[in-house]
Amino acid sequence: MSVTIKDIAKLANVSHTTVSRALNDSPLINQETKERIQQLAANLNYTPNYSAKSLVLDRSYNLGLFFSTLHTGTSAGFLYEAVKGVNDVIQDQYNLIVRGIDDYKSFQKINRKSFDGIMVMSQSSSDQPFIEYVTERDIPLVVLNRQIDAIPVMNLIPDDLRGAFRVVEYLINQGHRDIAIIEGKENFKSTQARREGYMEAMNQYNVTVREEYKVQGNYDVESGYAAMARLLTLDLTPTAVFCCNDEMALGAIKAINEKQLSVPGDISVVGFDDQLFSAFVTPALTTVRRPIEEISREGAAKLLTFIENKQVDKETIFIRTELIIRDSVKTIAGGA
Amino acid sequence: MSVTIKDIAKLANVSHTTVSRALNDSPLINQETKERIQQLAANLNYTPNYSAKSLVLDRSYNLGLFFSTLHTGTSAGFLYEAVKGVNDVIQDQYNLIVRGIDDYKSFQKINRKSFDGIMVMSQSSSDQPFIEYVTERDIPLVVLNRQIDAIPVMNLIPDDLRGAFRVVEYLINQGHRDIAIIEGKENFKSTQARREGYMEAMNQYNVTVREEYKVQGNYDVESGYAAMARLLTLDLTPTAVFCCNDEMALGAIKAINEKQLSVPGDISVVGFDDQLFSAFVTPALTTVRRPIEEISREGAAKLLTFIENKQVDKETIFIRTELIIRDSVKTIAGGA
DNA sequence: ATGTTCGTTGTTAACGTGTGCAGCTGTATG
DNA sequence: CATACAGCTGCACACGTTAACAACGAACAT
Repeated sequence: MSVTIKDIAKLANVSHTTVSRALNDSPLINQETKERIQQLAANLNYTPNYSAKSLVLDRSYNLGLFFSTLHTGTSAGFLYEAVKGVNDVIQDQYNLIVRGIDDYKSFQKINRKSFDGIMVMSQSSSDQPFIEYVTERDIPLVVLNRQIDAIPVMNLIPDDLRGAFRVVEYLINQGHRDIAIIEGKENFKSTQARREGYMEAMNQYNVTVREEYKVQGNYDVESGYAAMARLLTLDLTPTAVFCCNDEMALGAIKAINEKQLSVPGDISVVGFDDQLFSAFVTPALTTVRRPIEEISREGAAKLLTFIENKQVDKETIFIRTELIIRDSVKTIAGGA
Repeated sequence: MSVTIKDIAKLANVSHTTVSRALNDSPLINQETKERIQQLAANLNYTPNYSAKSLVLDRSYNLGLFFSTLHTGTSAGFLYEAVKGVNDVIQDQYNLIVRGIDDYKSFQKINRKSFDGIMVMSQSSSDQPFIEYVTERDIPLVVLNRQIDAIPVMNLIPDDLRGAFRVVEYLINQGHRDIAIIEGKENFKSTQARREGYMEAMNQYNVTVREEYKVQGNYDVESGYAAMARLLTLDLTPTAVFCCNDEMALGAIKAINEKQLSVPGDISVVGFDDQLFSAFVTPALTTVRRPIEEISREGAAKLLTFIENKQVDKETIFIRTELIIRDSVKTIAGGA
C-alpha cells in the first residue's frame, strides 16, 4: 500500500526511529545519514500518516471555523471574507474545517482531540451554548464578530457602535434631521450596537429621534423593502434612512424607486457592511466597511499563537470600521 | 485526561474489547452488557479519539472541498452556495475542509490517509494538475462546475451552453438584433460554453454577429464596467448586452447610467448566475440561475456513495440552468 | 588503564482503537 | 454421555508514529 517509515528503514538499513529522526530534522542524528534518508523518502514519495502522528502527538492539525448557521442570516460575503482571511494565515499547516453550528445534532465530535483550535464567527446569542461547550473543554478558542460578556474569551469584534455613529454623523453634517433607522435582526448584538451608534449621534447633535422612525428589519433584503414601505406611509417621511446593513439598503432603495421617488434625490440611504456589490448598485451606496477579513485574519493569528504557547489571554479587541462615502446621500439645506 | 475505552472497561469490569463492541453496536455482545456499557460511557461523557479510529480503520472522516482559488475569480455567492450545498448532505459524520488549491505550496498533505474523498469546485484549467494528482492517488473524487475531458472523472456541471442559449434567445424574441456579449475570464471553460450558447442562438435565429460586439471581461464588476464603456464608444451601439455573469452586468449598468442612458429604456442588459443581489438591483436583473447549490449537493451525495461502495463510476452530469426573467430587458419593435 | 563524555543508533513502549482467534459456558443434538 | 454448536468474552496484536532509555564505539581526561 502506501510507504511508511518502516519501509524506508528497511531500505536504508537503519531502524525506523532513525528514519523518524531524519524526517523531523532531529539534532540527534548524523548529518549524512539524515540527508541520505531524506533523499530516499523523497524518491519513494513518502507522505506521513497524519492519523498516526495525531495519535501520538496529541494534535489533530484541524482548525474549526464555525458560523452560527449557514442557512439564513449569514450573507455570502460574510462567509467569503471570513474563509479568505483565515486561509491567508494558516498556510498549509492546518486543515480548515468550515461548518454551521446548527449542522451538528450533538457536539460529540467537537473535542480537544479533533480540534487544535476553534474560531467561532458568531452572529447571534444562539451559539452561546456552543461557545460555553468549547470553553469547558479547554479547546483554544477565539470568538469573532459578536461581543461575548457572559464568559471570558478571546474576542475580536468590529467597532459597530462607532461605525454607526460616524455614518449618522455624516448624514447630520449633510443637513439631514429627519433620519430613520431600519434595524437588524432582533437580539443580534450588532443590531443593538448600531442602534446605539445612531442614538448617540442623534443625541450628541441634538437631533430629535422620532419613535416612528425606528423600524425593525432582520438583515435580509425583503425586510429592508418592507420596512421602507412602512416608512413611506408616514405623514412626514424621513429625508434619510440609516439601514443597518447593505442588503436592507438594497431593499429600501427598491421600495423608494417603486414609489417613483429617487435616491438620493428625494431620500438619502446609507448602509452598513460594504458588501461587494455596494459599490456598483445605482446609486453607489454610502456605507460602513466592516472589517471581517481583518478580523478573521487577526483571529486566526491569535489562535495559532494560543495553540503554540498553550496559553490564552482573554481580551476584547475592537477592529476599526471605516466610513465609505459614495453617491447615495444628498447634501441639503444647512449641510456642509 | 480524557476518558478512553480502557477506563470504561475497568469501571465495567470487562475488557476494552467488549467496550469497543458495545459502542460500535456489534452483534457479538450480550444485549444487557451492551446497554450497561453504553449508559456508562454516556455518563462519563466519553468521546472516541478519532485519530486512533482513523489509524486503525484507515478512514480520516475528512472531506475536502477545494476551490481553484479563494483570492480572485471566486465570487462570494459561489463559495456560499457550494459550502451550503455540501453541508446539507454530509451531516455531522464528516469534517468538511474548505481550501483554495493555490493555498498549498505542495500537495504533500493531500493523500488517501488524510482525505476520504475530495470535491473540486473547479473554475479554471489551472487546477488540472491538482485533479490529476488526486486521481493518481485513487482518492474518491468529484469535480464540480467545470467540464473535464482530459481524464475520466465524476463530473457535475451546469448546462451553461443551454442557459446562455436561452437567455440570448429570449433577447431575440423580445425583438433585439444588435446584441453584444461581454465575455468572462479567458480560458475558463464556462466563458467558452456561454460564448457558444450566444453564438448558437444568434446563428439559429439568423442574427448577424458583429465582431466588435464581442468584448472581453474577466468576471469582475470593474471589467464589466470597462467593457461596457468600450461598447458605448461604438458608432452603432447595441440594443442589448449579454453579460457572462451578474457582477459584470452590474458594472455594465453603471457604465450605461453614467452616460445618462437608462436600462432597459435605452439598452437592455442580461446576466448569468443569479447572484443574491440580482433581484434587488434597479432594474432587477434578468439572468440565468446557475444551480451551484444543487451541483454541490448532488456532488456530495455522489461522493459519499463512492466512499461507501469503494467504487467510482465516472460520468458527466449536466445540471439544468434556469432562465430568470425580471425587469432589465425591454421589448422592442418586432418583439413578442 | 580506567572512567567519563559525546555522538549516534537501536530497543521498546506508548498513543487509543478495532479484530482474528482462542477459550469458556451452557444448551441442543446425536 | 459425548459431541457439536451457539453465544459471549478476553487475549494479543495491529495500525504508523514519537520518545524515553539503553547501548555502543570513539574520543578524551584523569
